[in-house]
Amino acid sequence: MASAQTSSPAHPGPGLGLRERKKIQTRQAIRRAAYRLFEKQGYDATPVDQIAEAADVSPSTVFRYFPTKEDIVLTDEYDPVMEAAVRARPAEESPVEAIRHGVREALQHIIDTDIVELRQRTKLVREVPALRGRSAEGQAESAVMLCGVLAERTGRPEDDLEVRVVIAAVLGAMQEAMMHWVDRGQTEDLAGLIDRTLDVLGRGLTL
Amino acid sequence: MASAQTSSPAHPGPGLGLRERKKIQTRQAIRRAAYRLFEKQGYDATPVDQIAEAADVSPSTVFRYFPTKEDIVLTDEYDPVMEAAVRARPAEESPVEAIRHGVREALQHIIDTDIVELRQRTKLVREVPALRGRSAEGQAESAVMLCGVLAERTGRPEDDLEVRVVIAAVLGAMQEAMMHWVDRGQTEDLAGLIDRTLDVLGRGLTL
DNA sequence: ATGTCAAGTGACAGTAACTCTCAAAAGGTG
DNA sequence: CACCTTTTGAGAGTTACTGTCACTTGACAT
Repeated sequence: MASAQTSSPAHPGPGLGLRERKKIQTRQAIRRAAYRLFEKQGYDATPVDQIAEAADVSPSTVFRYFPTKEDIVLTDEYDPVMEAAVRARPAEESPVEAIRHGVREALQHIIDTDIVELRQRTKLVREVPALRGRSAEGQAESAVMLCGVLAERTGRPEDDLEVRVVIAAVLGAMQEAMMHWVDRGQTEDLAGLIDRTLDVLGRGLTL
Repeated sequence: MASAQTSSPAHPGPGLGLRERKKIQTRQAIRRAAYRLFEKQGYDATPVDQIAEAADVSPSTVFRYFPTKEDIVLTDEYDPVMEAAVRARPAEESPVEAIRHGVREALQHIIDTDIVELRQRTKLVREVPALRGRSAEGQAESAVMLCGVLAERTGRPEDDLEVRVVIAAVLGAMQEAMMHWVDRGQTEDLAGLIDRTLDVLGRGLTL
């Protein structure tokens, strides 16, 4: 029971005020409680009220942090990471390769830092229809972002049909790799699977 | 006002009993009422109760015909058409080409018979997030079906990663073509757009 | 025709995911 | 310590659904 946060009110340790720290704590508490309950009794069988109780906050607060129950599972910050990684690729690289490498790097980063959550989340997405649908929505947002990047690199317009198809194919392939991964108990090498799927695209869908 | 359905109770005209005919009528009535209201005041702003009232049935009945509000828009019978079309392709044809042609034929058939509904539906799917998500779900079902067909043709297992990627890419490309189509006011040639997207895939995502 | 059975319908009650509003509590600041 | 802003919880309301049950209405045999 040693005091973690002591009296000194002058400067909050990590540059964040108490308020901000509490927000992060609450967010985590809700998430953790939710994941634990989902694990134990399933997503659909877990009402938000119960999550609130387990996280020791009011239901209103849960909805303040996560606009929908689905968001408790799906909210992430991967897009900026991916965008940065793709933009950081050398300009000489072909656009498709840039995306390929950028996306792979971003995923590798996630694997290295967040593998536990990635596993739980991917499993839930695979199993719960409502989450699958919502996840596709999120993917569409990533697609818009990547279309922007690819459009810049190629000088094509953002809403160019071909650009969109390239992005949709790449993201779809990655998604398939992830689903395959959970189907096999998340034992295989995810990055390797992703390479296999992207190879199929590079070969023009040859089998 | 010549009597359409007269007394003869022996054999119902089109092979369907009165019961079946009424069911179809009710289904159509609900759908039409819904589309009309969605058009006028938007999807989210239209409660199911109002649709029920407009279609002159009880809310319970609406849910009996369509398990969710989204299904009123999204329920279709395209999958069997697509499956049949793909299976009908000659065995010598490369699997990817078979899917390409089958899917295109199916779509052409839909365009020829149902273009009005296709337009309304696609527009709604584009605009309403809830429908986008649910539609992606439906696409996943089509994907499972097509994976089965492609697996048969290639002798690969149904859950083969490469097979899944091929299907995901093709369906994703078609989806992009459709979205592009509505974005441009549904004036361009849809089949032509689809060809362009599938060409991108065949070229290995070359731009 | 008519009685019987099965299918379809509507009224009603209940659950759960949100949404909105407002007052109390807690953090930040001079 | 007093003041102001942000965050929280309580409560009421909406809407998409689910389940039950009694009632109606086609179907079909007699």
